[in-house]
Amino acid sequence: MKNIISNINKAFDHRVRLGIMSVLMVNEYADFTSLKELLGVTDGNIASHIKALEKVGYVKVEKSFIDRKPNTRYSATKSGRNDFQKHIAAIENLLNQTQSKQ
Amino acid sequence: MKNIISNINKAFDHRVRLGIMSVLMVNEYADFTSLKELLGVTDGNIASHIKALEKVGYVKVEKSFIDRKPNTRYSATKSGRNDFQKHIAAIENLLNQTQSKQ
DNA sequence: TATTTTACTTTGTATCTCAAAGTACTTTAA
DNA sequence: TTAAAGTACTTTGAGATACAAAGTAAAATA
Repeated sequence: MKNIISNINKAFDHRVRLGIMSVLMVNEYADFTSLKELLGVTDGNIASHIKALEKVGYVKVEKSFIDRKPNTRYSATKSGRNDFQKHIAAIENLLNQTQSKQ
Repeated sequence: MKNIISNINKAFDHRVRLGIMSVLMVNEYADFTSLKELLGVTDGNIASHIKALEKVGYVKVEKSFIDRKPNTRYSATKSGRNDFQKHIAAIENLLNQTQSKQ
């Protein structure tokens, strides 16, 4: 390991994206509005964070119609789940190091 | 609590600043070069992150001369330590929620 | 005395974040 | 049946942030 933060994943390095992933680890699927409300951010804001996670292949978007109404649901991909676990471990390492030496 | 990420502190919401604080929790003091090397970032980059933490009162800068050479050392303030602990707790809450429900 | 190194600071661009406005419907009300 | 309001996003653009390169000044080294 080059340095103490090298295992921290840039893609998850924002509280909104951390929140999105946390929700998608717990729930198989989540829709736009649920994510927005759970995290307390605006439409445009959550959309851009979802898009960022989609771009790196961590979140999958499925669009369909329910009762002729458009429905979009989001889920975490396999690699999203994997890399998020690693990210958590990296943060915990960093913090454990911190706390144990106090 | 309004939403699941409301206790996550924006000031610490970047891996470099997370790293700086972790180092300063463990070590009473750290100098510019140590921080830079531990975190593997460029001069300008670490300088701006330190400045951001200084601006919100979480990091204190002390400049002095040792053997007529300028020496700058950084330390975490009381509120920096306090708020960092809270931030850690907030992240852990978010992640525990995640992990326990899987 | 010249050159290199150390320890930062300044600067400018590139990237990111965010909310407001826009779009494309569906639902409700008149 | 047409207008107004609501829902579920997407687009846009400005402001904030991150970053590396270049700059500076003093000290060490040759």
